Order: sequence, then C-alpha cells, then structure tokens
Amino acid sequence: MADPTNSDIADALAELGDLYELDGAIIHRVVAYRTAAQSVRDASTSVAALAREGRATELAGVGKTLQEKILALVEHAEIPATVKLRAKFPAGLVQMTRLPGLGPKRARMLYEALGIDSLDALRAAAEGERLRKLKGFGPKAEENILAALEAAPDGEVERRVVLDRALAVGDPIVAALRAHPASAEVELAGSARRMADSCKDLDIIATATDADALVEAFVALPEIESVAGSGSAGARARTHSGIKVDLRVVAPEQFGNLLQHFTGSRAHNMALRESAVRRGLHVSEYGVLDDATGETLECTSEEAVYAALGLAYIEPELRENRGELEAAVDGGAGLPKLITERDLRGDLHAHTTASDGKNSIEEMALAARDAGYSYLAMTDHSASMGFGMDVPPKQLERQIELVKDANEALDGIELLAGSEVNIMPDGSLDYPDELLERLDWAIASVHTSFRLGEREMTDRIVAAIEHPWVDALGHPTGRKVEARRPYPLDVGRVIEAAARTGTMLEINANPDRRDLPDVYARAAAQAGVRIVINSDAHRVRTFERVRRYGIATARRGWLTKADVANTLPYARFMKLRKRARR
DNA sequence: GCCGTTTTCGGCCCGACTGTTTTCAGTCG
Repeated sequence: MADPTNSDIADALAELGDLYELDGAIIHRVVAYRTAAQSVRDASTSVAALAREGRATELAGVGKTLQEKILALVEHAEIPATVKLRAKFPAGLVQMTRLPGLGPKRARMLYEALGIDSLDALRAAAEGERLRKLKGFGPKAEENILAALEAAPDGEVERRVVLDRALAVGDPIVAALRAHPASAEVELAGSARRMADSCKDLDIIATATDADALVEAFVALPEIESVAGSGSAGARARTHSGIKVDLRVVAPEQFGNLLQHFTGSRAHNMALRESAVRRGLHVSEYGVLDDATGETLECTSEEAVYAALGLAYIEPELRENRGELEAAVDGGAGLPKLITERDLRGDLHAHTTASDGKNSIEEMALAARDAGYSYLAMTDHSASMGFGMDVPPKQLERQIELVKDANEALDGIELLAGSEVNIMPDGSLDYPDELLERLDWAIASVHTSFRLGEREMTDRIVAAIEHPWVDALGHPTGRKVEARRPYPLDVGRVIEAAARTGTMLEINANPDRRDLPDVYARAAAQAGVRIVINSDAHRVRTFERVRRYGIATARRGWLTKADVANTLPYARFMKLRKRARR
C-alpha cells in the first residue's frame, strides 16, 4: 500500500475540519485543520515520510495531535475521528454547507429538524415552503437557497479564472480608469495583484477627484456586461467574459489602508493583525487604531501601513503568510531582493516547426532578440512525442546543423541547439546518449504515462535528473492551473537529486503551467538548485506574453536574480550547464 | 488544535451584510 501523497493528506485534514465544524467544534479548531491542510499541500517534502519519523510538527500549523492523525492516515489509511464523524453526518450535508448563504450551523439545523441530508432534499423542502417553519428561516431564505441551487445544481464551487485571462480583462479596465480625468490613483488589488495562479474575481481600488464621475465611467466601459450595485463609494459589476469586478473609490487618506486590506491574502492579513494586536494596534481597511491613544492612523500608502506596525514594505507576491512578516522586521533584513522581468537574459525552452511550433528557427530567434534576450535554446520535442510532431534522431542531427547555421547568420542573439527530451516511464530518454552529447542543451520532461504511483514517478524523474546529458528538468510537476493536478511526485527527492547533480529545475512560464509552482521553486532555491525560467514558446509572440508569469512565479517563490541561471550573461550561463561542468 | 518580545493556559483579525430579529447570530470576504 503506497503512502498517501501530500495532496491526499491535505484533503483528509480539510475534510476532517469540515466535519468538526458540522459537529459544532469551536471555529479556531476548525481553522487549525484548514491551516494545517494548506501547510501540508504546500510542503515540498513527503509529509507521510515526515510523519513516520514523528517530524510532521516541523510544518507550520501542525502540532502533536495532527502529527498523530496524519500518522494514523499513513499507517492505517484512515483517521478514526473521520470514520466516526462520517457516520454521524451524511456526505450531502457537507455539500449543503458549500452553498452560498448556508453555513454549518444552518445546514445542521435543517438536518436535525427536517432530516434534510442532500441537495435534492433541500430543493424539495424549499419548494414545499417547509423551511420557513424553522427559527431563523423565512421566505427569503427559501428563495435564496433555491437561487443558489439554480446557480450550482451539483453544489460545485465557482471556478477560478487562470491569471492571464483575468489580467486580460483587468489590465485594460485599470488602464481606462487611469486615463479618466476624474481618477487619481487606480490599482488592481486581490489575488491578481499578488500574481496568484488564478483569481475568483477582480478588485480595483481607486481615489478620485470626482468619485461619481469615475464610477459612472467604470460601469459604462465596453467590457462591463451588468452592474449589481453602484454609488459614489464604488460599484460591483460583471464583464462579458463572466468575471466579477469590484471597484472601490476611497478618500486619498485611506488609500493605503484599503489597498493593503484588499490585496490580502486573507492569511497574510490575519497574521498581520494578530501580531499588531500584541502591540496594542488594531488594523482594518480604515486605518490602524492605537489602544494607547484611541487614535486611528490613516495611511495614504501601503508603506505607511507596514511602517505603522514596525515592518518594512512587503511586495504583494510575498503576502501569503509564508514567513514574510517575520522577515519584514528590523528594516526588512530577512526579505529577498526579488527578481524582476528585466533580469532575464535568455530563454532555454522554445519550439519550432521542426516539432509542434508555429515559426521557424530564424523567426523564433529574432522574436527572442526583440524581447530583449541575448540567447535562446531551440528545444523541439524528441523522437517519441507522437502526433506526427516528433523529431527522429536523423532529423535532430540536421536540426543541430540548421541551428548552427542560423546562429552564424544572426547578430545579437546566441542560439543553442537543444531538445526537449521525453522521459520514458522507466526513466530512460528517447535519444541515444551519443546524440544527446552533441547538443548544447537538453531539457527532459514527462509527457506520457502520468498515472504512475508516487514512488515510480519519482524514481523515473530522478533517473532523468541523474542522466549525464540532461541539463534541466522541464515543467517538473506536470500540473495545469485549475485544470490538472500534478502527477504524484516526491518533490523533496527531485530537489535533492537536482542539487546533488547540478541539474537545473525549470519554472515553465506558460500561465497555464507555472511549473515549478512557487512554493517548490522556493524550496529548490533554498536547497541550492539553480532555477531556469523558460517560455516554452511555440510561436513568436509568446516570449513577451509569458515572461510576466514566469517572473511572477519566481517572485512568489522568494527568488532573487542570483537564484535564476538565465539571468547570467551568455558565457557565464554556458559554464553553469551540467554538461559544461563534467 | 496551535502557539508564546505578556503566556505551557488563554487567547486565537476585522468589519459588512443579511434576514430575521426587539438586540443578533450566521455567513462572508
């Protein structure tokens, strides 16, 4: 029986938290389970292995009790408390609590008073006007429940939008508001500002010389499909692409407070406020209240908010309660000097028409040069890609010559003859070693057989990392944002192998991948692994389009310029390749 | 259930909104 993955353990803890909430546990205990679940989900080493050694308590938010619960899950495949509570509360009840407006308290009341234990039973009872007999429920509650069921018949939660789609909507709206004569400051807030993988909605915070005029202009934008409510304080709207956008207009004196509040994350704000309370300060979106004086400090900037708490300014990408508050004391000595888009000098993962790309070697090279890069690796798919877009060994030999010819013909950009080699299920590669040796650069990736167990998948990838001619591992976890879970993988072992062999790990900048994810990129850099940020471009316009997301992922992973190999000039980068260090 | 520049016990963010309420609990972000 294979160990549960971190994802399995996180799901189990979150479920137990939900069950305890239904059972009427105090909310702090429930929150403790949810915090621990997130901590396990973000961990870069095997939590099952950690728990076997009694060391799961090293994770933030995991104490002695949860160490025991995790160990029970690892050793017996179940947690006794979960088994007990599942028998007490039907699964449909947990689903009911996910409906907007219906929480654990009210859902449980419906179950105990009326025996409602599923979404179907709930619909029938609301339609039969049987809910209004209960204390705390009325006709309006029935109406709201039916509306919620209508909006999400299977109780599914609202889908999040991948960041590039959200920004494609948000950036032009912000630009339009900034261009409006009545606006002063306009900023995107929320998870979009933190450059998270995906967003639920968009929040825009603004100051204005004429708030009414700015709100009117906002709701009249061509992107806006409908408006749920508006006034001089702001408006709630929905775009034609189905994304909710909230605009809040605030007095300049409180702009810093409001922007900080709505940028979040929730976990960051809670931790920030908790630490403030210990100093007798209370932080809200309206200001910082000082217990000692009774005065509320209003802040025009976020810098002023953090300064009021004795903290250095914290970049939005770091605001996830992953140690940034501790790092921001003492003038921010512990905060990293984050990498920026300007720091990238090369791209080591791009495709041409030789495989599934849309442009030629020359076209891709010139586009990379135009994007500001001074070197580019051509890495078409290898021999077994399939779908008729593979490059058999003979063709790769010719491709090497073509890249060399193009390199000589073009000024201002150095080209590397490379390949994106498939990692076969057994960990071998699909080109002979003699051919791989002739390349300037090889990146190895998994494109098939995703369904291996964690042990097999990790062995497979570690074998590729240990291969002498593999310079980097491409999109290491295989995840697709909001679309595909990562394959089961012990990322800790992958990082260890990469550090030991001098193999780079990629942050694939495709906004649907962003792989390595931020938390793993951070763990890898801490372990001394060189990160390489790549576009995985399949056409010329991709270079500019995706750099933003690769850099954002790196910044969310606390990476500096020094952590990322392709910030180096060409000659120094070349010496850092594994094949150059043999 | 976790955790400690007050603490190993007693706290654990802050405010808005809603629907049902004669003063507030539950839910949400």
